[in-house]
Amino acid sequence: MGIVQIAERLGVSPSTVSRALRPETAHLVRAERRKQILDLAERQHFLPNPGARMLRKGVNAALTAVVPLDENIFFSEFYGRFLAGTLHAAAARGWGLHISTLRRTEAGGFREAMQHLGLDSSGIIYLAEPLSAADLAELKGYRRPFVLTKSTLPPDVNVSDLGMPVVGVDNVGGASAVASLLLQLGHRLIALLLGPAGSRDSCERQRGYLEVLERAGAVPPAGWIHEGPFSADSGRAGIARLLENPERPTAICCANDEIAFGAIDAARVAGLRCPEDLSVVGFDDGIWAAACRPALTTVQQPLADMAERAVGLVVEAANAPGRPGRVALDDMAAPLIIRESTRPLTADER
Amino acid sequence: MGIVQIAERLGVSPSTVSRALRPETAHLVRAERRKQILDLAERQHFLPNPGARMLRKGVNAALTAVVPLDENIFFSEFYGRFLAGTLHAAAARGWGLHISTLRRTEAGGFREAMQHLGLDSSGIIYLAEPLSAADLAELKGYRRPFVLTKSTLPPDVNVSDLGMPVVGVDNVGGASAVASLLLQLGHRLIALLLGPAGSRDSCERQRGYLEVLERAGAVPPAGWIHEGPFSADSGRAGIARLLENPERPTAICCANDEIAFGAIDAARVAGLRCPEDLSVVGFDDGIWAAACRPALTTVQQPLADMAERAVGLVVEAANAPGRPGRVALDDMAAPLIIRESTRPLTADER
DNA sequence: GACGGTAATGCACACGTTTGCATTGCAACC
DNA sequence: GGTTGCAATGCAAACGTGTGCATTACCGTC
Repeated sequence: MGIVQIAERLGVSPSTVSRALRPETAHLVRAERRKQILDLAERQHFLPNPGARMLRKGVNAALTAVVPLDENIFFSEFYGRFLAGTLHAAAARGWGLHISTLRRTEAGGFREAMQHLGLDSSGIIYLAEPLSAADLAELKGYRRPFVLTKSTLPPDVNVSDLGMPVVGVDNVGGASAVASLLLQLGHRLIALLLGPAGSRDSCERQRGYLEVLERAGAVPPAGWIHEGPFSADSGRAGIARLLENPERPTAICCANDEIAFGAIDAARVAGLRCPEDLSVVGFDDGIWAAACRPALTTVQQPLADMAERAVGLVVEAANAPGRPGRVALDDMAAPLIIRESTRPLTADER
Repeated sequence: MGIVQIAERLGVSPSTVSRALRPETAHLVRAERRKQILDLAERQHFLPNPGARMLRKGVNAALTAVVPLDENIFFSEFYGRFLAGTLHAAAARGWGLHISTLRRTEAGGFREAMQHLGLDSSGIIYLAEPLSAADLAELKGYRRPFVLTKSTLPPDVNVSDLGMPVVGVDNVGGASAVASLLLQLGHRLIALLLGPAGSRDSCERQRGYLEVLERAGAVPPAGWIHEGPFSADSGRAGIARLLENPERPTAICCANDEIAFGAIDAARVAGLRCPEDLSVVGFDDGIWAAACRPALTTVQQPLADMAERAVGLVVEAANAPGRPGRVALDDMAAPLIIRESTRPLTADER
């Protein structure tokens, strides 16, 4: 039931119906007839065809966030917070948010997949599966407004060669601050529970830890550096590995909060209390970091700021289609949040 | 820059350009020409006009989820799981997902706000702020494919009068199972920590608890029924209230997991261990219910199933525009998950 | 009664894409 | 060489709404 049907039923032209239904033009229609039209429209539950209205008005203020096809993405700190930030940043600009998963076909290649992605939006923020160097090569010269998150890049890629804007967290700075804190608290026996080897976040955090520890001459022995997924179980496994060793660290840097939770839990099961026997630091400052006991000392990821920046870059690029896109790495400062899971060593413990 | 401009530049017809750009019809275009077209399209930042496409196709394979404008929605069990389920159910059908917040203007009313919502999608799943009876009246006869979640309804609204499909959880059944379990374990002194009075979920769960307890003659005294927000702090407040009483319950039904966490925490602070001194049951079975200590006995919300059903209803309605929409209340079974936070009373405790 | 002015409405086109049908060109076959 | 078949492309008509311009009807004025 569109305006034409309504017009037919009343023996008037669609123009009149259109004018009567839109508040801005309603004064052009004779009051009596207008009432007639509005009544029928209401009775027939008239709803303007969104496609037609959209075509006429020519807007599509919307951007697409590409996320991985994972059951629990909305619970991960990263996606949950980032997407919430994206939603807000977009809404603040009057833009809509589309969420899309990327299905890569073997045949088509990455570029091909991107071509058909988010066609009804004006820009793309990519936060899905990590990209290979080959993917990035294919992506070179992709002209639509496009922003990557740094976490999706391989560890060895130089961002400034990439030709597209990247938003990320200053992992090195955050991790350095963690190591500095532990040294300052008197710790020198420090273990690292890292994320997966291929993760850029984990590598950068490792670099941050090690740079500071090296300068202080407190480099962890090989058996004290554990790699694994970003999960609590990985933290438990790390603790198990550490306890095989005769000597025990007094502090542990974890590449994210979940690893830290797992480590604290496994340590407790093994009879080690946190922070009395073991200081533990996380990374991310998720919602549970402040809520759990002991509250976790960790590094805060400014994900809302990242999302805001990412949306800003997309909108900017969409509004200036000709101009070559900005090619910047925006690393957001990641402040250290000190809570209860770390403690200074006493003089005779040092 | 539309397909006509591209067609002009290459000296071909818009039809050919259209065919080359759409994967389904791309095989109709000579490979060489197709490459030419794709290249130029990309160079010129071509974006298909979604309005035109939609107008032409009738439907857009995308649906809009309306969520509240809340910072942490993605972390709440409800929204996080439901949205992830929605994303999957949509992707499985080749549909896209748009996420939108609803800004209600004082002047416009609810219907007005809905009009301008999700215009570029073919259906709407509403999971945002609870609706008043007046809102629902305004919504009556809204013709676009539309599904509500039961949680957004006022407690006293009869779903079958509503005229639109509603998906929800069988709160009464789940709560009954909780009360039955506690009775079976020998508990008769049972307190209730409910959610906010205006929440339909909380009311239905209360009804489920009380129906069973009444039948068993174990109705809690007034001082043992506490209402508050769905938060851990509310659980703590509830415990504080309970402890003012001379007599103490042996078991507590909580209207969601967070209340239960707060209750367990506050009880522990007060020297009461769970489950030794106090059995506690939650509702929702969030990710932390199994992970925390003691692992929480709780009721599982089949949110992924709900999302699947909601998407199915929207897609069905979108594909059959003429037919009057289904007006069903789909209450999904909510199974009870027994873990460590409940224990049977011994013979002499009863 | 002719003229001008205004209110109300109709007409026709535009918006950009998709698609059924027609057309062209070319090769293969009898 | 005419016919058939197929591949590639063009033509034109839709989709439903909004709006500039034209038209009609009516009223008041000289």
